[in-house]
Amino acid sequence: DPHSDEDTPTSDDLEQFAKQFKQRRIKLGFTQADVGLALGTLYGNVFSQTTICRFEALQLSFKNMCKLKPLLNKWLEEADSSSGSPTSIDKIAAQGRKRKKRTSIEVSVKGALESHFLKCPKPSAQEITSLADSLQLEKEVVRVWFCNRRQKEKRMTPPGGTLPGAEDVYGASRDTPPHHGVQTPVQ
DNA sequence: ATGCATGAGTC
DNA sequence: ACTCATGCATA
Repeated sequence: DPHSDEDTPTSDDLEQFAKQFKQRRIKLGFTQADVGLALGTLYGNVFSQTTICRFEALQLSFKNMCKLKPLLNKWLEEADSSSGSPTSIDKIAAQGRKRKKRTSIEVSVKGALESHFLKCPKPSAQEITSLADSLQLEKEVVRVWFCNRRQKEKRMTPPGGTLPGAEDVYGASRDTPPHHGVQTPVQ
């Protein structure tokens, strides 16, 4: 990379920013969807409610977080100091492709998939076929499930806690409860 | 908030 | 066929 002035934030930076961002966003009275749309009308990149949500929850890859941070930071500055800027609404033409109906996998089947994943995160095409057969699922569904499961493992906040062999060298807990001194005793 | 899905880019 | 960024649809 020829650029030496690239500002790569640390995981902590991202965590802090995400938290502040969410806080400000809510105080300013915007929804995640609002932000996603605003990013489009302001900078040309529209994002869905899903993406904003995942950003705030650190459920994206490190790289992805780094890419989105500047954008959201800009929006935050705008929204924070905007002295009455009119909100222009833009629309992008919808597409006509048919999307496959989301298949719902039963919990027991998910358990089976999960245990297989722990043994072998990257099953071969043939293994996928036989697994799909035994679970009575479409091969494609199983294949996609493994892809998504692998991707999940690469997020900043993976499901099982500490992830093996990623940029997690900080050894800290990712579950950081907001200690505000206000603790409601549950009696 | 999250599960399954798509599509572009890679290997 | 996989990874990666992303989102529709749904829990």
